[in-house]
Amino acid sequence: MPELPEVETITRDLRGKILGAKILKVETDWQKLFKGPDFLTFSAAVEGKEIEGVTRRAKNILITLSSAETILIHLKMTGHLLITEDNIKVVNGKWEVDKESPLSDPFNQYIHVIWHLSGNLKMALSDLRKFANIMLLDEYQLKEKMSVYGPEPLEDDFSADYLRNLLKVTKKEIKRVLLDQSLIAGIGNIYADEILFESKINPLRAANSLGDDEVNSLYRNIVKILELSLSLRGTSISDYRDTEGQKGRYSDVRKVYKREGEACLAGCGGKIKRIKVMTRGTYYCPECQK
DNA sequence: TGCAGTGTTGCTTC
DNA sequence: CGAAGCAACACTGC
Repeated sequence: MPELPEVETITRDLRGKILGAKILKVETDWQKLFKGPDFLTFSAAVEGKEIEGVTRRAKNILITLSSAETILIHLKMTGHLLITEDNIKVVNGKWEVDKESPLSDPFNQYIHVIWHLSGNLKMALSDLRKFANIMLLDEYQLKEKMSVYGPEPLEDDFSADYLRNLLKVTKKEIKRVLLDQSLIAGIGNIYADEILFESKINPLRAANSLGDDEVNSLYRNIVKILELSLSLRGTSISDYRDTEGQKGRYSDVRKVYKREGEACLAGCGGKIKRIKVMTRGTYYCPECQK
């Protein structure tokens, strides 16, 4: 799924494209994506409302409406949000992205929800695995739902001090800590591995075993890797695409993720190994990550 | 054919 | 009781 850099890229793009637009109509062929309220209630509540804000918290996209309610979209593993004027057609009862359109990548062809917006715009949710979640929350519910997340790693409340204090009180494997959204929001499986490689820390190390230098290095690399990926519009090793259906370029510069058996790019002579941490495929160099 | 998969949740087990 | 394990969600690609 999209992690922080991908979700942030999408959020920024959406802000430039749909802010101020009015939602005219919502259609779906998979009502189960709507996790509360149900689709009929959702569409009745949002139709006619104007989009007043688009923000991100953790891996959630938050679209605030003139009714003061907020549409929450979590893309999970394979969700895409596409913005288009007229490149989506119904073919044999299914939505299809026009073959001539820049959106026409095969991974964009799993459209299950369309928001028809003013200005002849459409926002489409394409999701191969149909794991995405769409919700509509009032201010209180939104606050509740967002209260479970730790600090945003690219905001001021995430500091080296915060990280040091966090790590010293747990002996959990460091990769588990990085993936725990209640401790730090937005890091997922790819960036956890990339951050640990850049910090030369073994993913299995107990969090409270890291020295000050290692914690400082980890802190710097969390910020550095996420910002680098953001500048390259995210990672498209698998299906990720932005709101115009285009790939991110961090995939080209990644060092370890999905590089099992390849030579370590730190030049230590080691070979990238794949293990499991928390059931997630984990890539690291046993030679230089200690 | 079989398994892994950029995520999260909720149930079960220890 | 908290932590960890694991299926579930649904489907494609290797």
